[in-house]
Amino acid sequence: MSTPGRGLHGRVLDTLGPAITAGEYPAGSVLRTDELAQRFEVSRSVMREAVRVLESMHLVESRRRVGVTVLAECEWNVYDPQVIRWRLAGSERPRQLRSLTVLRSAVEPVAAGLAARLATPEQCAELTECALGMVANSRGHRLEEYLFHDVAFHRVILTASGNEMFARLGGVVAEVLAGRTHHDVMFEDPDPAAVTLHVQVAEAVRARDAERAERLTREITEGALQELDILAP
Amino acid sequence: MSTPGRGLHGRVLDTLGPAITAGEYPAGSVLRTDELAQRFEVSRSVMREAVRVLESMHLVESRRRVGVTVLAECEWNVYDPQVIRWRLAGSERPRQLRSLTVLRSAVEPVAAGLAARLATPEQCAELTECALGMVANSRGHRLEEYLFHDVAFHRVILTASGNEMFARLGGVVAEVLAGRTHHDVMFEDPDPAAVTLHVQVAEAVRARDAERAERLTREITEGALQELDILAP
DNA sequence: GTGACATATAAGTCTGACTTTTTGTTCCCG
DNA sequence: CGGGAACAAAAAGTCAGACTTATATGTCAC
Repeated sequence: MSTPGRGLHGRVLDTLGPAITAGEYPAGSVLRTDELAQRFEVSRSVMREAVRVLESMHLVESRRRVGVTVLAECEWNVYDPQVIRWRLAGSERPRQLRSLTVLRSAVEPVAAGLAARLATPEQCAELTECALGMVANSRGHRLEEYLFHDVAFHRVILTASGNEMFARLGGVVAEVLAGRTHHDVMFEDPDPAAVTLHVQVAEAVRARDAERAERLTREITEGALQELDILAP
Repeated sequence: MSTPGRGLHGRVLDTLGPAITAGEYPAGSVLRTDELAQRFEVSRSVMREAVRVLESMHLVESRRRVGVTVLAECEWNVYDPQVIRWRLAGSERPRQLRSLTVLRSAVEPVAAGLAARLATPEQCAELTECALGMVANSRGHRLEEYLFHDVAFHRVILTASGNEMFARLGGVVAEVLAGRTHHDVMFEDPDPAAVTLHVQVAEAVRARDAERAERLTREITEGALQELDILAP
């Protein structure tokens, strides 16, 4: 997905990033740039660029006379989309999915409330369109089409909130929803109750009813929490 | 703060990062690596490392035969602590502060609710200690001491939530609170009502009353929103 | 044991040559 | 006159080698 192979250093990252985020090198492990360069058969300059990127993600720290030290998980930039993707692809997937779903449960209701106040007429229209698309594909194992509209729906909500930080979570939510459809148990058609809630959120936003939009969205995200067996009120 | 001068490429970033995030180069502007290297009086290798880091933050995109293109604001990794710091230091400060405060208003109440369920006895103790520290320094222009305990309080809440993504926002909240104390209008002693709320949150967490902890924290964050004239319910 | 000093090590830096990709131009032919 | 293929130039990408610098660690005298 996104950007496969944007240069040699990117290839290195595609291997090293997932390895580190998967915990293959325990915190405190020390790597040497030269050794890594040999292992990946690239020049030191390329390897250094890769290390610099990992460093900017706070996955590693490079110190003179010591080497490249792998940092503890609590230091990582867990909001970096690249890091999120690496973790979603590895063995940490379930935990990452839980973290993200909890984050969603905090952010999306507030975003929906703001969207109800700030959404443009175009965004309102887009929203109802998405909701209708979800309804139309909610039966007959049209999972891909359903997912497409579901992702679009949440993206519009987050964008319409007018908050750049919320908007930036659109990609994350997309990956969570896609993950649920593709990897996890989702053989059956989506829950009709969830579909209805989306339609109602679209209505509430169009009606500028912030409180209602927030409450309904909270119901949606609480459903997502329950799917993952995360304790709810 | 944090890491001043971790190598030559870091110095370059200290100048180039703020410049880009401040909007000095409009989206679509094209820079050339060699020219930049000359301008900053560093070698191309160092400049390339800096560009790679900016690229990993999605601030720029490097393409052959074209150069280093500055990306649109909506592409930026606005959750990267470095990017946040750069923006808080520049002319985008007010907007960044608003975004972050809205994010806080979404995250912290949910985090407090989770903390009420999951906090360890040690964390509960720490929390009450912080709240008491806030009370003790809430009068007599002891702003720095008050800030210290305030930051610690919110950090404990976010950490005790058990969610790594929430925990990671501790630093961000710290910068927001520090910014409010140092830059903005905060000559008077803190609002007594806010102090009381913190004490009550600590009590609620200790009493494992998730709903109450969430509600009280929501009151705190709504106060923060009002301070910035962000429309509230 | 403590402090100063020496040493080895690995990252950091610079330079210059070469490769590769991409874009824009030119030129030929339909 | 238009479209497509060949060409040329530009900028990033890659590599190899030499050199610098910081620093952890070990050594020795006191």
